[in-house]
Amino acid sequence: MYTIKEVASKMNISEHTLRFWAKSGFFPFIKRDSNNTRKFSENDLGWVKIVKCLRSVGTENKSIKKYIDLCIKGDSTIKERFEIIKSTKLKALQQMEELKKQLDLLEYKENYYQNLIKNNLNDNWNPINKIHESESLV
Amino acid sequence: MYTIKEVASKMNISEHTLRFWAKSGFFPFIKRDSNNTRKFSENDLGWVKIVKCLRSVGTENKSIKKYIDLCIKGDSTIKERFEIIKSTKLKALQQMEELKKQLDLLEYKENYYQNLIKNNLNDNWNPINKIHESESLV
DNA sequence: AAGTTGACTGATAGTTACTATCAAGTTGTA
DNA sequence: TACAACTTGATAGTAACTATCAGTCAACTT
Repeated sequence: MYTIKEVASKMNISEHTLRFWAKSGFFPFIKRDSNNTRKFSENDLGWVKIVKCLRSVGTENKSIKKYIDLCIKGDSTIKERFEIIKSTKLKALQQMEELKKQLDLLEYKENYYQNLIKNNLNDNWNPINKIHESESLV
Repeated sequence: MYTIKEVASKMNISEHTLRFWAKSGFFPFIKRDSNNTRKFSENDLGWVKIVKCLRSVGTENKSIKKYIDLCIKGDSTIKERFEIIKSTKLKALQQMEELKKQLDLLEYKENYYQNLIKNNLNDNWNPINKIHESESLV
């Protein structure tokens, strides 16, 4: 059993966010001790993990709640949950592609600047006009 | 020269966001026509591209503005810009790793559900307790 | 010529998902 | 007994959009 602080550091999520998620109904099974303190079980960590996963690929909280509710509803919703996971995976793959593109651009930029530095460019030009050119990336 | 609408569809960014970014000072070189309408040049598209890139890897708008201002300031800031791009690239690589992990989890989940469906599981159990178990992922 | 359509404008309000601040309660140690 | 270190919920604030609105202007239609 873990306190919210332990879960926060274990999962690299802020305590604030965990409380916010808890209040949003994302962790319906968490028990409290006699002091009303949340005690996360190993299973609860699983829930935190899937919520973190959905969140990190951009699923909005409303949809996460829906997924959680489907889970609670039981096996009759398995197919629906399967579809959600499939489309989420697709979305994540698209994000991966997008991220790769952005990484390419950053790499291009990195080389571009490195080259400027290496060749010790002197910079006596009008910033407004010239940067405009030199920064062109299209 | 492109209207904001054309840029929006070309770059897959909403007109709203483009105006918001423009107001934030991200595109300092955009010209207006006689009707006060923004006309994006090819170069301006380059700026949109780098802003989109920085934004999509989580750079906050305040920092993007700083980068833009460094660009405007000229070559004396090249080293600083180089460092920004380098650390942004690093951040993007970390995001890539994180995304891969989340994809693994989604794949696990996908298989898990597929298996349940394939084996035509009957589901006469208490949802609260049993899902709790079956969903465990840790 | 008058009217309608469509694209643009800035201003302002609303939304999402945190994120920070606060006062208050409990427990362990000096 | 005091105080430090945790927890709690409530509330306010923030970032970055996102939507709505009223208004301008040009081009086309009737």
